[in-house]
Amino acid sequence: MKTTINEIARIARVAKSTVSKALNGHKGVSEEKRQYILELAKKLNYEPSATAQALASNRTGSIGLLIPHEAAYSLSGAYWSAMITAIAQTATRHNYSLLILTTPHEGEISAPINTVIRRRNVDGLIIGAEQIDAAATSRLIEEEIPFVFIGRNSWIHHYAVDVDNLGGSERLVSHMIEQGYRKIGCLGGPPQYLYTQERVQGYQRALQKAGITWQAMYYTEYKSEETRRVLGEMLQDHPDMDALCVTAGGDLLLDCIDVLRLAGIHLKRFGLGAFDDYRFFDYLDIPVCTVRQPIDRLGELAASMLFSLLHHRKPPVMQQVLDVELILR
Amino acid sequence: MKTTINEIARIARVAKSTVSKALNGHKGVSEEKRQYILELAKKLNYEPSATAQALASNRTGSIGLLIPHEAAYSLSGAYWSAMITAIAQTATRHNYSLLILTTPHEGEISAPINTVIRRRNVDGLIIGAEQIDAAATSRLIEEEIPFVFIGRNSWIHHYAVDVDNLGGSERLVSHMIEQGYRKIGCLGGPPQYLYTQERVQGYQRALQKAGITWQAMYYTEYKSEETRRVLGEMLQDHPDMDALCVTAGGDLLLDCIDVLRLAGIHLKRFGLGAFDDYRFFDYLDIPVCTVRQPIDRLGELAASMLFSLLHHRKPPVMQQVLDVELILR
DNA sequence: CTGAAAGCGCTTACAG
DNA sequence: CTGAAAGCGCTTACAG
Repeated sequence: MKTTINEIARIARVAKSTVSKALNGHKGVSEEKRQYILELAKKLNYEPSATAQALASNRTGSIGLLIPHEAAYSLSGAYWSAMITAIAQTATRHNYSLLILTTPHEGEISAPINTVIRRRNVDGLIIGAEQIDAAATSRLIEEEIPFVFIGRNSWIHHYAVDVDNLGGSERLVSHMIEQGYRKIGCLGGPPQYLYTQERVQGYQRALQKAGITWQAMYYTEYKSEETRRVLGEMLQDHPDMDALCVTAGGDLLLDCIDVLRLAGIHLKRFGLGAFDDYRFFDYLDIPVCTVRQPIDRLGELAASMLFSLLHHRKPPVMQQVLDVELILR
Repeated sequence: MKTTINEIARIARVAKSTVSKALNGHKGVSEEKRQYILELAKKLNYEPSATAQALASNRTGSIGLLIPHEAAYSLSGAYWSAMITAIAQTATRHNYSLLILTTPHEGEISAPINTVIRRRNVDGLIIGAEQIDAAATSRLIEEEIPFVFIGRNSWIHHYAVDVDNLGGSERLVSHMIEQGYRKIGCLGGPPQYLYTQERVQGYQRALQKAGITWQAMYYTEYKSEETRRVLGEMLQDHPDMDALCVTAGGDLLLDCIDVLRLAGIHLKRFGLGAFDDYRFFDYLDIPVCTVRQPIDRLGELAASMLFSLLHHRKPPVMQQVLDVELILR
């Protein structure tokens, strides 16, 4: 039924080890035999068994992507979907498969990591830098399972792809200043995330360069209730605020719009800037200026970097930082 | 380093076949030995090698999900992301992994199907009913690779999970009629898709029940340009249309809004209904009434159904149809 | 260059 | 119930 290496060896009257070498481009086979074997393999429509190769060579031929719980939500879903597609396509080009790993509950990173370590069902991992903790990171390193971060960490310098958070944020806020806003507040995501810190820095740098001293900095962990409470306080403390820069997009921004509307703020005259771009911002009656990340490129690069590691080639750089695009509205 | 079945056999002073039987709950082992072996396995932190099991038992322990090219786009991305999460979590619960398969180019279904057939890297597949053609379907059946559809087909009766498209659409349009609209047009997706046909039927049935004879039915293949052209014609042919029902959501609806706005239509008084719900509709200055699909349940059920097939159990029903929810705005 | 052999870690008849 | 053996389809030293 299915063509195996044995079948080819039998027909070609050579040892299966010879077939294996020929097929894998290893040396130790005469060019003549190699050609013959390759043709035969093609004629017989031979495809190696992924499973057998995996067992014999101790590599699975697949990589894993750990996706966070929130990927199931509408807006961050768009991000993850693009990421998954980009990574899957890159993997296919490299003859690898992409395995999706999820956490059973929010933030429970250890379950999927343990499974991967014990079952050895992937050769390497791609992980969001914010998703993982130091303990899980150490275990992966100990077990010698290669991995690449999407985004960076403040507590470990590791292979990663990231975007220019600081620059993007600075350009965003500078643009808002150009538009005439002078009292721009900033609502940051979780302060322990490196990207939050960088985006906040960008905000501050833009203000500084423009010589603006007015500043208002608040943080939220992305929980809807907390966001509403914090932004409410922010508006009370700074009733003169005329614009808001949010260090993330999606649902966080929608929550903010709710609060601003409830507070009776005239949003057409209020400046709004955010990270991550969504087409539907074009349809709001509020102009939202955003920073767009090149999600496809991020995924592609993360995968390529991981494949370099899997082939024991050092990636050209340890941390690749991509430019972002300012979307004016 | 890694505990194997041989290790356990050695320590327990039994044959590895006995260990295998004990671990897998097969009969032919005394209860005493089974208990001892199970404890030993736990103590040694034993986890079977996914690869070795796969090779020996001729099953891979993973299922594949074929995602379409458009999953990379923002709005349908939200749908696929939720779907992936639901399926991945169900797979994990069943001790399976989820592999993501993508098409290299739009609509090229055969490449991933061929790979799966030849490499045997999944035990079964979940596929969107619209993604696949008759040829690919036959090949999967010939090769005895079990698969389950998300949505249904008009050309093959197969295991599938779906939503009540007709009922949802009928309720949507009935609600629009209750709101006072009398000249409701319908813009359908690709007419060859079963769900388009069903949703169009629902539209027609609602009109009929209300005794409304005014009707306008147009179709688009979801390409942005085509949608704009078709809706433009629709408005020209029926300048008295006071509402529009769109048989899909996401980008298609946004394209429609563009056209309606350009045509100078006062959208607060124009009725708009669509399939698939997105939180951001709450933020439009246009009330969009939608039909929400239970994406999580769909994914979960599709996976469960596939696992039934993999274990040679007949799923309770061949085609499971879920209710939808009307979101009023 | 070439091939016989061992081995990857399991499962599964089969004989005792 | 128990275990020795063959086998899944490859890869990889090793000897010739």
